[in-house]
Amino acid sequence: MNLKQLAKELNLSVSAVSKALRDSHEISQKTKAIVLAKAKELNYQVNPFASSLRKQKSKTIAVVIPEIDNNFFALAIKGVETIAQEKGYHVLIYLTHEDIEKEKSVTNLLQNGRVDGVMISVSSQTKDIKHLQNLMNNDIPIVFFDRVAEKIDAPKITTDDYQSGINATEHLIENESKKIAFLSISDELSICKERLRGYMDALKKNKIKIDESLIIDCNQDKLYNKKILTKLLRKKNRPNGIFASVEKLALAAYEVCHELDLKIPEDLKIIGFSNLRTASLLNPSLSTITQPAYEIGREAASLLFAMVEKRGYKMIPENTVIPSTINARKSTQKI
Amino acid sequence: MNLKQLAKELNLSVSAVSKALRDSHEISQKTKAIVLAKAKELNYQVNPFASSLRKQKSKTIAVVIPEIDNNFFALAIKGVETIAQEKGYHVLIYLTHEDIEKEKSVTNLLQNGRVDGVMISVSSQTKDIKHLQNLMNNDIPIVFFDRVAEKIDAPKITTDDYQSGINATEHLIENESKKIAFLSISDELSICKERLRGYMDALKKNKIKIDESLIIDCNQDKLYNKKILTKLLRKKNRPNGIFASVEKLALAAYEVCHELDLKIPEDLKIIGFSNLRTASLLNPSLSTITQPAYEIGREAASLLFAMVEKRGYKMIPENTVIPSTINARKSTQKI
DNA sequence: ATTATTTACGAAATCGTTTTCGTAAATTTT
DNA sequence: AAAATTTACGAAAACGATTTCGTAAATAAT
Repeated sequence: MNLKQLAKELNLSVSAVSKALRDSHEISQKTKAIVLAKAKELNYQVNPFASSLRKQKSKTIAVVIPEIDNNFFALAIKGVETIAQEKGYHVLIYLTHEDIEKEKSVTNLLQNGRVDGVMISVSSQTKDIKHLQNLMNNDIPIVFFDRVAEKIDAPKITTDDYQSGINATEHLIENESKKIAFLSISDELSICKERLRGYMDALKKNKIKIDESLIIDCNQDKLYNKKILTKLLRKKNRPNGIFASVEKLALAAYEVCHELDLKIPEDLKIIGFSNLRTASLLNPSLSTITQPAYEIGREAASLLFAMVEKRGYKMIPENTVIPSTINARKSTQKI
Repeated sequence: MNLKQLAKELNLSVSAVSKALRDSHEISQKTKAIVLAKAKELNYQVNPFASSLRKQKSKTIAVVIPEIDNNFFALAIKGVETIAQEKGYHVLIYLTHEDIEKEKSVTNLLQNGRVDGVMISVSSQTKDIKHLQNLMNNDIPIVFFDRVAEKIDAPKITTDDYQSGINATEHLIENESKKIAFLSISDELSICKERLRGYMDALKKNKIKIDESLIIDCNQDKLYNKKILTKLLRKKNRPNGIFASVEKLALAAYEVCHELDLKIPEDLKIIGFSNLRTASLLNPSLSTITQPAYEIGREAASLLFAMVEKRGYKMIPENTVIPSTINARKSTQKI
């Protein structure tokens, strides 16, 4: 069922029907009513490709993320999808698996107008940003969320990574853990750099000397991370606190502690960024910095739609910061 | 940059260029090489809407799921996305939030050819299936995964819910828990019904009388579930085992036990379907039936692509079953 | 050398909408 | 009542690719 057939049924021209369906003022109320009724009766639906081709709008956005089996991104997508459904947009998902090459090939794919805009949280390998700049140059609006490319002049939705870094670190200090290791997942990642900066400034403020050997470079390889953490925690002068910059590192630390029979929080206190629903059920319950993932997704999507619909009017790229909350639990309790 | 401009640059006709790019035998090798080179130089990309409009193919599939902040679905999507990327397909995500009305409106949207096929895991409210039948009638291939609509004649990818139900129940029995409550999330849901059937058959086989009052109807409301579980576990003749048909109910049971100071596994043993990465870190570690979520996603996607690309050849809708694994941990340990 | 076939390309129709422009008829203005 | 305007619609040109069909030229077959 297409416009032509519908028009024939109605003894009207294709253009009249099209206008009637789009509620144009050129068509009389009476005719509109007839057209609408017939369209409903015959279950007419506009062909999205014909429409997009003509209008040069796809009513679709892309969400590009490094991984999805991670409650933060899952919740962010939920936020995005909610707004998209409200606004009548469709959401394409692309996973980069933390791989810069995949990220490049995905962003390249998106140059052809398939989407009206892109939301992205960059991979941990993303240093070179030409592919992102290309998208912008192609006039495709971008919004960054969580993991941003600082150098690109586009809106960014994040949490207060720096302040949260301070808070987490000071929380450990207040609970009498002063030899604190910082577990980093990448030294390119905006979030990691900010959280680390917060960690360092909190130490400085509390007159604790920064020990470079306590800043641990982890990566995407779970086994490697556990190995390096095992090594760290077997030292006799091991830290008595751990600040994990991302969830998976907090969990790796837990696993290693279980394996080495280290007691949390007696031997070691742990706090980490995390959106785990099970944080309070862990053994022991895990103190977390919880990001407002859902809200970040919603906010980023709202902003992107605003940009898409006001294309031309260059928007001032603003950075939105939604604070995280700290949830103190057993894993950081004072003895 | 479009075909017309590219053709002009090359002093060739639009049709010749189009054919060259699609590697048609009608075009000489020499010309193809020239065209390809120029296309690359000018970064030509086909317009997806024009192409889809003409070819009546979108190279896009939809994944419709009830929720995403649940490791099972997150992993399934990861599987889908991996296959999609390999095959050059795009993935649209739609969340129904367990709401049949949203499910209907989404499937209705998908009738217009926007996607070549649909993967769906139905909502827990889905009883009426007309909207799904409509999609089929519209010649849009469907694959069900995990939560299927039994009555619809389309391929289904599931795990061995019935056998897993037996296994979980017998695992509890073997560990000397014989008064077992079954926590159901919906009595419409295929997975729930199968798991319950396994539970009942396992009880029968072990000569344990089925007590209807131990089959607990939970729902999507977390507070309601906790209330009903609290009531159950406060009874003096409370069960000494719980089989949670879905992850969130296992977690609700944990929370209630913590609140009521019931010791797991001493007072109560718990096993549940779950894809939690943190199952082994819980207090106590949770025995789980773990579904092969990633594989289910991959399998469902592969099947869907096969159907999409062989449209016309009606495929015999086959049911694929990928077994779950049981992971015995502390929460079901014999005392 | 003539005919038949293949090769390599171009013209034009097509996919289904949207939108611009043109124009009778109806209405309003003077 | 004539002129000006508004209303309500239709014809046709986009949007950008794909595909069918037609045809010169080149090659092969007889």
